[in-house]
Amino acid sequence: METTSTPPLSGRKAQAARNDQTILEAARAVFVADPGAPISAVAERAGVGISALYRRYASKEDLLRKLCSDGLRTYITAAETALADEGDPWTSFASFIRDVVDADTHSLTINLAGTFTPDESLYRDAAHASELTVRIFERTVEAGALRPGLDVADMTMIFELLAAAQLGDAARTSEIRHRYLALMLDALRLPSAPPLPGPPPSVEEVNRRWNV
Amino acid sequence: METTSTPPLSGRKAQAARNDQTILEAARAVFVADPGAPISAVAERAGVGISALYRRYASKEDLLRKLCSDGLRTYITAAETALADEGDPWTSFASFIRDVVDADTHSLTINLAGTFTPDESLYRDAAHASELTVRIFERTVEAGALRPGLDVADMTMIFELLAAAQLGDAARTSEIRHRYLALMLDALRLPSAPPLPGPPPSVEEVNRRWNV
DNA sequence: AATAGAACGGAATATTTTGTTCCACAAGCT
DNA sequence: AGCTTGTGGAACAAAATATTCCGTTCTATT
Repeated sequence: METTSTPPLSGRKAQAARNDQTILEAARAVFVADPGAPISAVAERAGVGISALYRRYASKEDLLRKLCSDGLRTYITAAETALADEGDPWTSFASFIRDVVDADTHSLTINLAGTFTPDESLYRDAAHASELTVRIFERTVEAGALRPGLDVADMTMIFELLAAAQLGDAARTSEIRHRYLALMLDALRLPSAPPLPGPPPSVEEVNRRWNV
Repeated sequence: METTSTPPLSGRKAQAARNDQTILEAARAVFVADPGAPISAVAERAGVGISALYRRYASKEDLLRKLCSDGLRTYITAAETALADEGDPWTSFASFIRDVVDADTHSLTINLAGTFTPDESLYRDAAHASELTVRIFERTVEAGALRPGLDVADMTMIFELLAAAQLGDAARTSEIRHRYLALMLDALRLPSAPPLPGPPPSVEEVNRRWNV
C-alpha cells in the first residue's frame, strides 16, 4: 500500500517529503475510482492520518485543484514533447495520444469538473494546453494524415471516451484502453473516409462543464 | 417537464398511470446525470411528491432495479429485432448498435453497477441479453464483416465508451454519440486491419463490476 | 539528556445530506 | 355521505463527512 521502494529515509523531513508523494498518488487513485469519495478514504489509502492531509491542503477543494493542476501540467508536457518531435506528424500525433491515455489525465478531469472553483493558474494552463493541442492537430491535418471532417475538439472527447474504459486494476485498465485506442487510431487515420455526422463539439460546449 | 401530449385524463386512475411513466422518465434522467442523486431530486423533476414515489417503489434500491431492468429489456428487444433481420449481417449489426446507443441503456448500467443487489429476473435477463448478443456478433463474424481479433465482450465495452460521450442536453448528446459511433463502426468494419493489442475483456471481468 | 517544534494519528465535532415514515388532504367511486 | 386510492410534503432518524483539536512521536539542537 505504501511506497515499496524505500528511499533514504533519514529523518522526519524525508518521511514528510515521501508523504507528499504518497498522498497525491492515493488521492488520485481514490478520486478516479470514486469522485465523491471522502477525504478519509484518501488518508486510509495513503496509510496516513487525516491531519497529514490537512497539513498540506487547507481543504478538500484545494486537494482536488492540485490534482487537476498536476494532470494539466502532465498533459502540457506530453504536448510539448510531441510538438518538439520533428518526425512524421502522424507518428508523433499517435504517440501523443498514447501518452495522454497512459497518463490518464482525463479520468480526473471528467469526474471532477464542477466540483471545485477553478484557479487563475488553472485557467492559464488550460488555455495553454488548448493551444498546444491545436498546434499538434493542425500539423497532422496539414500532413494529410487525418480523415476529413475532424475537429480539434474531437480530441478532448476521444480522450474522455477512452478514459471511460475501466476494468479491474490500473494495469488491466491501461491494457484495455490501448485496445480501444488502437481502434480509434485506425478510424482517425482513414484518409478517404466519409465525413462524420453531426457538428463536432464546440470549445464552448466542452468548457461549459466547468461552470457549475 | 410533464407529459406533453395529454392522454384522456379521466380520473385519478389515469393521472396515476401517467405518473408511472413520468416518474420513470424523471428517474432515468436524474440518475443518468448523477448516479448518487437523492430520491427527492427525482420527485422534483417529475413534478410529484415523494410519496408518489414510495407508493410505487418500496425503496430507492427498488427503483434503481426497475430502471436497470427496463433498460435490459429494451436492449433485448433491440437484439431480437436485429436477429430477426435476415438481410445483410453487417447492416443489421450496425443498426443494432445504433439502436442500443439511441436507447442509451448503458449510461445507467455503468453508473448503477454495484449500487443495488441484482434480482433473480435481472440475472435471467442479463443472461438472455448476453446470449442474443453473442448470436448477433457471431453471425457478423461469419459473414466476414468484422475485423479480426474482435470479441463479443468488446461490444459491451464499446457501448460503455459511447455512453461516456455527454455534451449539453440529451439531443446534443445523442448527436455527438453518433459522431463517435460512426468512427467506431469504421474501425470495426476494417476487414484487413491488424489485430488489436491486449486480450479482450473477459465475461468475468465485465460482470465483476456488479458484485460490490 | 532535555527540549522545542515539526509532523502526525485519529477521536470528536458540527453540519449536511438523505432515505423513509407519517399524516392531513383531495378526488373519484358506490 | 363514507370508503378507497393516490398525493404532497413536512418531520424524523440515521448516516456520511469536512474540519478541528489535542495528545503523542520523532529529530535536531543545545
